[in-house]
Amino acid sequence: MIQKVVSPESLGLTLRAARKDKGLSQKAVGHAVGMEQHTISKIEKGNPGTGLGTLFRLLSALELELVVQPRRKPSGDDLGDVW
Amino acid sequence: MIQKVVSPESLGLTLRAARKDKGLSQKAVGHAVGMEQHTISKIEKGNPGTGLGTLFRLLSALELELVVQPRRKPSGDDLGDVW
DNA sequence: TAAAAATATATTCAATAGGGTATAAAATGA
DNA sequence: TCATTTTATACCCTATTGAATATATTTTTA
Repeated sequence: MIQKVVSPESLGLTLRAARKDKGLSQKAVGHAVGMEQHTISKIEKGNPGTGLGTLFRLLSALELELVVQPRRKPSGDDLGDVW
Repeated sequence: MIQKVVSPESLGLTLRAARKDKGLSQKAVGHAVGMEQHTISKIEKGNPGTGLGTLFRLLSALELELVVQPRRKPSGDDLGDVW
């Protein structure tokens, strides 16, 4: 499961999918890294104010990593959300 | 140029490298997306409080995208910084 | 090495995060 | 359908953002 993200919204959706993949609740992942359930909720809903520190804590809980790479030209099978 | 990032610090370093690659100043990238020079500086220095909205604006200015993927086991040539 | 450009740091301010806590609303299941 | 679990909201609070602006420091280059 690899997902390109270009906005807080698409990032939120990706994180939610990853969490569900692992069968975890927001409460579970949050508490695993000392965060409140409502914080996870806001992130997944695309809150643009979410801080990087908070993001990386969540990525850690979900055993995910981030890759920064040059933006490719959108190809046919991309799902939009590109700005 | 593809970079794994696992913390605000490593993200900052990656963004700085990408900016230099393009021969742009902090002022230039910042103003390209309506951000102050000092904000770019803080991001590159690894400020954990930087918001996602701010991050994505910068990524846009640098024509970069983010990929979320499962964390691989660290291999020999990784530079640490893994938590 | 002097000037210019780039980057880091500082201050004030309005806005908002995230913790703590509570509850409403929605989804899941027995 | 009722109870349980999960997710979304809300409030208060303290801390910190990022804009605006200014200046110090560092780096580049003529």
